[in-house]
Amino acid sequence: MVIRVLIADDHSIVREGLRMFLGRDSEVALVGEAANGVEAVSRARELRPDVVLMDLLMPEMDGIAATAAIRSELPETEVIALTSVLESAAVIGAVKAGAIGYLLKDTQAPELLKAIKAAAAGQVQISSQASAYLVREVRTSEIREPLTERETEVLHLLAQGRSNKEIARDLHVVEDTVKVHVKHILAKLGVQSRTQAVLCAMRLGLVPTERGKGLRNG
Amino acid sequence: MVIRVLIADDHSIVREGLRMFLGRDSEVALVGEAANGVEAVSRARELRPDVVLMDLLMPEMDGIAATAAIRSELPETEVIALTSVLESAAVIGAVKAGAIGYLLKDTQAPELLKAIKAAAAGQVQISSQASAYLVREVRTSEIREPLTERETEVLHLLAQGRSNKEIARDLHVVEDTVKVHVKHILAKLGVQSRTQAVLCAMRLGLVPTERGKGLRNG
DNA sequence: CAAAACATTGCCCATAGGGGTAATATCATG
DNA sequence: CATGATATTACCCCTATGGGCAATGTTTTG
Repeated sequence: MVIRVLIADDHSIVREGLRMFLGRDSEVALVGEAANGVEAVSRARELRPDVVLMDLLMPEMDGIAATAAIRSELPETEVIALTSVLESAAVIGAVKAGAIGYLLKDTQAPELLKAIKAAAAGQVQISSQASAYLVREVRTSEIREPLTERETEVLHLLAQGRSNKEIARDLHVVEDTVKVHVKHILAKLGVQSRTQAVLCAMRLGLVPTERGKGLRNG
Repeated sequence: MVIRVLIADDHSIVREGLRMFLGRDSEVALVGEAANGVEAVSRARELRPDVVLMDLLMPEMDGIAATAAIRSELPETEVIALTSVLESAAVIGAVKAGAIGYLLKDTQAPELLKAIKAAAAGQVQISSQASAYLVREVRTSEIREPLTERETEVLHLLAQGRSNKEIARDLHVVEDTVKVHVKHILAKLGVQSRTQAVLCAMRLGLVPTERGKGLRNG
């Protein structure tokens, strides 16, 4: 039985490369392509592929959201995250969204085909580098106390370079309150300053990296 | 006369895709491939291609450095930056390094081939989105005073969440000196706090984003 | 050589930031 | 209902941070 594969990647060059890679193996058949997350979900719905090769960075809807949507709707369809960045937040996010595999785009054809076959059989096939992040995540998830809703809100504002006073104004509370939240955030993240908190948060993917959004007056 | 093209990209999938794209046109011939910057430079030296399609994010030596090296050594060889990220710092860096083109990886085959032919003829072919960054750069380059070497050094440490005291220790100077540097950095970047400076610097690409390197005790 | 830019140090001062402690109201959950 | 988590406010205290001003030696540049 051939394994039916759907490709979701916004780069036509990558899709072309994958097409060639997949063409080398008779057990695998490319049944469709998508150029963004929304398209990936609707294509998956129509085609019901066995495996989706999902890029994570895509317009409209990112690959993690698309993965979550597909996995919840089509539990038979397995998703392999195929991305160029090896990033903690991306790995954790993809796995939490239901991806069974996480491969980098520098993967060679044989290894990719092996991963597709493994995924079709429901077997986890994850790059060793990516699994290192999983180990770290699991190891630190107990240590790292989760932030409360309010603290998360404050952290987002911290990550925009706001001062305590400004945050207080934004949240319609007194500055002292903000200072308490910041204090708790620092403690939970295990850092000593708001700058470190922001860096840590970005590293852990706790805040959107928001390139281009800008500061108050950058 | 066929245009001799060298591909430099660390992703085999991308190389495969480009190989297909280039194969569609008889005026273009793929003469070599490289998987990192160092390899790109040495291959360019041997093969003396007309055009190099250069990925920017590569191990060993990044595409910008490779572009600069190739352009200084082989002025006949034109470089087209071909990357998946549309980022101000990347565009500016590539252009400053001597790239004649900047294309995104979601470029379609016809457009890519057109760009290669233009580059071989010494004509600038840059994506309109990328040129927007150039416009902004030129417009703001007069406003934004460049950081001195020392200030850049301090900024790097700021971006690691270091305090003034720690930076002073690292640089073997007195804390007061660091404070002056920080002061100047804030003024030049037009921000009010070190946290904003870090965010601004990351946004402008003034500091390596260094995901995964970690803080003192993240 | 002279001028400009730069790195460095020093000092004063006001504010922002962060640690500790504690009390109160609310809300969810056992 | 009672307990615990959360949000909020309010202190105190100390350090970190950042702005302004000035001076000196060094390097770069015109």
